[in-house]
Amino acid sequence: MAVTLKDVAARAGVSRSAVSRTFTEGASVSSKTRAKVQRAADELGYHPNALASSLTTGRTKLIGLVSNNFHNPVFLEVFDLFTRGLQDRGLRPLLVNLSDETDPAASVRMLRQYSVDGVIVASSTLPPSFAEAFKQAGMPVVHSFGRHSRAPHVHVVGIDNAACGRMAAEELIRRDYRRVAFLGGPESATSTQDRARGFLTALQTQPQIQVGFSYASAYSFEAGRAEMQNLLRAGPAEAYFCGDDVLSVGALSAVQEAGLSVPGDIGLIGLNDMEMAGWQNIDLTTIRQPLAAIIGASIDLVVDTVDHGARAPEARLFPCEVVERGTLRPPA
Amino acid sequence: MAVTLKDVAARAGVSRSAVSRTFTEGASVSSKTRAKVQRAADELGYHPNALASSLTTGRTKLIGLVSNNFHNPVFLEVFDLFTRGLQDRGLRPLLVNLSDETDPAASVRMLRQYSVDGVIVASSTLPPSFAEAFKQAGMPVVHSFGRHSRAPHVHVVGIDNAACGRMAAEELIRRDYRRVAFLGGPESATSTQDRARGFLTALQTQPQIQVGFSYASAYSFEAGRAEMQNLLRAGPAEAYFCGDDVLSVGALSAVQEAGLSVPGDIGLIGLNDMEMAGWQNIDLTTIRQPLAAIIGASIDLVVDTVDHGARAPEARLFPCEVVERGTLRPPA
DNA sequence: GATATTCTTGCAACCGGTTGCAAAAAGCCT
DNA sequence: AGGCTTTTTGCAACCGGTTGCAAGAATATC
Repeated sequence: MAVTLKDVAARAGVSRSAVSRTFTEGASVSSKTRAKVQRAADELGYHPNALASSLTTGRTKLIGLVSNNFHNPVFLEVFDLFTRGLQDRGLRPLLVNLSDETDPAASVRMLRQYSVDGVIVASSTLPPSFAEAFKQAGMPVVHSFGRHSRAPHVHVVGIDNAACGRMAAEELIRRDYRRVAFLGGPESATSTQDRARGFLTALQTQPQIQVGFSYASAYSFEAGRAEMQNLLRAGPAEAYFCGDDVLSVGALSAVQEAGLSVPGDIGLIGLNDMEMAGWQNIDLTTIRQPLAAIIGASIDLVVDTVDHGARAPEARLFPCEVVERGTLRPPA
Repeated sequence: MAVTLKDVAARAGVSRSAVSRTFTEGASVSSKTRAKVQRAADELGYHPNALASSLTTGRTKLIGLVSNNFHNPVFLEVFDLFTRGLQDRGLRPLLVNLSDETDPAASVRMLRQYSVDGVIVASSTLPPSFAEAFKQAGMPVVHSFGRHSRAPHVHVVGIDNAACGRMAAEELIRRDYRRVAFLGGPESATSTQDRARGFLTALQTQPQIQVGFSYASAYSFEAGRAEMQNLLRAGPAEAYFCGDDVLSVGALSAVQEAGLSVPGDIGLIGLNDMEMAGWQNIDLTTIRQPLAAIIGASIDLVVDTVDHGARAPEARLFPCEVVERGTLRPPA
């Protein structure tokens, strides 16, 4: 069926090693035999079998890309950037959807069976134990969008969620809001916890501002909308820092539906800057995560770990910036 | 490093074949040795290497998932469904991002190197030549969301785009719109061509209705918005069938920004029913593609082709349905 | 209990490559 | 031309499994 090394060797009249060597970077072959082999290979349409060579080289160039965020639009951009970034380095993403998985064991087993060179866990909601499970199994691993901690157990790349919370708080302070609140994602998500913490502590220094917080049941439009409806019933704050852009849009929808205006009656600031936050009929003021930088660094880190072995786990955090659009009133 | 067959064999005191057989469905092993092997394997934490076995079995259980639609939110749902569907059958998606690729050769080569068992091309905008290139290279292939034709060269699963165009036309006729138009995606996309054709021919029977059409430069928010802005300047129709939901939302945004109301001044009907079409602040009337069915059938078809060899290319089309929301006026 | 039949098992070859090693070839120098 | 060094080459073993085959063990049959 497929044409193999042996076929090419026979046709070129050389040994199998010679063929192997012409397709191996930096191997010792004379230009004469290389040419002979090339010709034979071209005539037969030969391409080396990456999986077979992985057996002896120990490298598959396969990277497990693990996520459970298949409903947050920002993750489409994330997958786009990851796949391109990996492809650009000659690596292949093996996609693993962990949406309804609570136990990492199955995916660890699966990625081991396929001897991936490394694993990237791309999720802000998976607990750290998932990434750690891969590391435990001896695979180079990076947790992208994961929780930053002083002594991480695995490489983490992402943003400083607490700093983002502070940033949001400052933005609201600057605009002289007097009653503000945090509308978070699920309370169990570490990203939500950190954002809340940053937000609340930054506001502790402002006794004139009244601060509240509550949590939506998920990082989703529906959850944001439902939570905002509750808040509207109970008497809302003047401005909200929403834990995420989709959540913000849900909240926005609830506010508008209640006949209130944004930012006239209620201000909103989100986090992520997903593509549609910039759509003019959404026009969400938000905090931008530098996706490309995060993803680039994640790939760098996993590649480096693959090439040079494990080293002390490292947290690489990237600064965020406020993208001012139309859901917060201007500073006085 | 990793524990291999040999290690387990040694520990269990049996031959390598015995170990291999205990992990092969339907192989001949006595329950006694199976138990011995299981124990040894558990103690050592052994799991068979899928890639090594693929060498002799000729099956990698890897499926190439090829797409270039990384900016259309509906594709996040598509990837979710594909990855889960494949995982449920013990298959692994190897994701290939063809966003800036114009030549299939590179991806063909790459997927051959990884000896994928089959390929799913998931795209409404890639030309048929891509899917055909994979077939040419001898791989089982299915083009999902591809163009339906009477004599397809590869398996195609999707919707009948012309029928959708007719469906949209009927919906507008039923609501007694007198000046309607098609606002398509890029004219080169076959899906757009077919939708336009169905729409226009269905309206040919209605001489009292004035029909127009135009094309946005891409299936994107910005393109839809820009095109609608042009149309508004030139004097818009009463209702538009937009070639796609993102396009619709772009158009919606332009209409609202011009101070006009939807559906009061201008009606819109989209196609796809992406998740956010249902968001209350978008509330788009649209035609739903049965994603889960399409994706399920695509996987079935590629698996069947892998298992039973190629057969005559087949087109499987699924019926769409109108999802009535708030961007078309009610029938009289 | 002897023979025929079916199950298990290990051997050895193979899947498609890579690589250490030693022999052969080529290149360099005097 | 001869001797020495450097390159190039093929052999053979190996990566981690699978599988056809024949021998051995277990079970069935009479």
